[in-house]
Amino acid sequence: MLAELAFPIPLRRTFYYLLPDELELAAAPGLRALAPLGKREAVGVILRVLPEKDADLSGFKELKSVIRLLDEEPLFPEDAVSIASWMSGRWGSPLGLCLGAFFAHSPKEPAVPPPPPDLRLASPAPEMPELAGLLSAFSAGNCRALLRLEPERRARIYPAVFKAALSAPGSQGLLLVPDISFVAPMEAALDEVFPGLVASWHARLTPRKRAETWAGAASGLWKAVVATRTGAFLPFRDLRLAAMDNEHEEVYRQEEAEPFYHAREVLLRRAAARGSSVLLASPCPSIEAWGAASSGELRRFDDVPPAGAPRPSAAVSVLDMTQYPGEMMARPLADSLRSTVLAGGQAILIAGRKGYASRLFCANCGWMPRCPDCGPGMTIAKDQAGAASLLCRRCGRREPKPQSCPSCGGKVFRDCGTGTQKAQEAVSRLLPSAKVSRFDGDVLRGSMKVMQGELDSFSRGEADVLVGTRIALRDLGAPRLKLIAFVDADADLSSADFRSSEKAFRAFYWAWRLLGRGGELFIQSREAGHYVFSRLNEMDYPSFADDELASRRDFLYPPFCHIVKARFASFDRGAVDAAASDLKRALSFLGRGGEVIGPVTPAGQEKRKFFSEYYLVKAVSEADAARCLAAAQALKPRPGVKYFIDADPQGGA
DNA sequence: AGCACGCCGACT
DNA sequence: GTCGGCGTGCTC
Repeated sequence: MLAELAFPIPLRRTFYYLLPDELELAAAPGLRALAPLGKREAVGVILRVLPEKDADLSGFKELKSVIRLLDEEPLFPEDAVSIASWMSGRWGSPLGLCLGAFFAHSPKEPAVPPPPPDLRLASPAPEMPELAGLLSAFSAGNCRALLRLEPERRARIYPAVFKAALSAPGSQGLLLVPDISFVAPMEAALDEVFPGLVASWHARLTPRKRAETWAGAASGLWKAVVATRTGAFLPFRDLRLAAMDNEHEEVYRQEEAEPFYHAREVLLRRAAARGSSVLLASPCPSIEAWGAASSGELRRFDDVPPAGAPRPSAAVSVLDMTQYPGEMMARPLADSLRSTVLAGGQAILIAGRKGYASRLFCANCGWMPRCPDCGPGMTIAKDQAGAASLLCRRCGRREPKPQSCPSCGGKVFRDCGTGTQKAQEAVSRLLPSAKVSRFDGDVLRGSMKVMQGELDSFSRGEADVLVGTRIALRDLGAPRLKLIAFVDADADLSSADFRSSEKAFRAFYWAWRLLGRGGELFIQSREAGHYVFSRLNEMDYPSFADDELASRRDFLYPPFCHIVKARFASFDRGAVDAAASDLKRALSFLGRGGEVIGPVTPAGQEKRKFFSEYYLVKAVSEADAARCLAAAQALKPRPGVKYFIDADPQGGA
């Protein structure tokens, strides 16, 4: 008999080995095996065991033998091999690396101790009358839910859900959190209901602690583990609840190094393979999760804070900037900002990101060009000859800059787009004596300390106004915060990212919460009619998410399609064109099952000598997307052309 | 990823 | 004349 092995190395191939007689019975898919590989020995995972006649052994110099097995039984009852092959097809990393994510932290020796008896089930479940429905759904088992949950309620809700879902002896739960700083507090919260039976997992664990968490998960010792992203690959003897906090967070996506994956999808896949319960939670869930709830794959729950709890109540104003031509700050904002600061309050101004292409508008009537194909606003870009033209960052459509306004015939255009520097100057003109801090990645780049210092100084109350980009809101305190303004909301909304509306709404929502009770939130836009703004008065995320989901359906974006991006770059224009036609030929099977957008020339790459263009493939099914990805990866390389093939490209472009 | 082979520069 | 740089190629 032979064993087919995959090794954790960046190789898109597997290897056949002879199974010695004494290992034949013990060998099975999912077990690790030590085998000679080149001039060394390496540990791989058995993909299958097969008779010699089923393998194509032509062209081998030598068939080597498996040395020994490292496991007696698979560490992953969910079947790591099938999940890893799905990952490999879904995000395009080699199967061996995908399996490596599961086994990377496994100890070198076989020992998986038997589980101790689960005797320490004590501690009463917290009383949560307001969540009786949610908790009884989880008590019943196999509940897959999406929960709208505010951050300050997490430490109360998660323990209750874990307690409800994990009543069976030996059952285990996993809570993924987006950031290492959330691990300890959530671990402490879960420890209340499972004293001594909760472990943590993150990149900064000491080797000893790491081994303990890993082994305790595998043995069934831990009732719950709180983990960052890589925890999605922890071995559990019996995972019954897979939970993800702040599921909308982008850090759950691994894109820096192979294997590429999204922890949310891996978690859902694992849970499905095992029939485990799932809890995705966020105050503003991803539209992907929202879509799953709306199609019935997930049950939706809303956490209702108990009566009497303080609720945010800042006043929200969307300011139509076409009414204030040429102004950086609309009158109502300027007035409020002045009176806020003079009264001793603090304010934050969020400017559009510096360095991003700006938008064009008619100085007379405020008309702005929109992409006729797919809707979003078009930005100004220089073409290869250096002339300004209009570019849709979503689909790549290019149009000449209009000579006159199609709406009013006006011939004077201005461009807008407010960087932090411009905003800071405006504040200083308005309030010459105010102390203004700036948090701006562009200006202060290279000095994280300086940036953090500016932010801390504002948080301590030493500055009156903070001018920054959206990231400035992330973890910010402000003792006397009374006003937040998005000076240039359009900058975010016109980006190539199909998630820009979702992210913008979330930022507005976060700002509104940050203001707490009272306070004012201003949002300046030249497209005040955009649907993102229509739900802001009540901060009605569900209605916004419904609208956004409908728009994703109309324009065929996730969750209604999967995107594969193929980018070609070369000094030789002809070679890029040839690669592109290779791609189109390879994708001809797609037919009506999807669409191909492109070629798109990335902005700012109009340098004469080097050509780069990309194509976006939208496939309606996951299987089609996997075929597209495989086809794109299998393109015969053209000399001198660099290929960048990407599943689910960040930002969709 | 390892690990080897292989062909050109500065050292004992 | 050797030590050693990392480019290229292979791993059942």
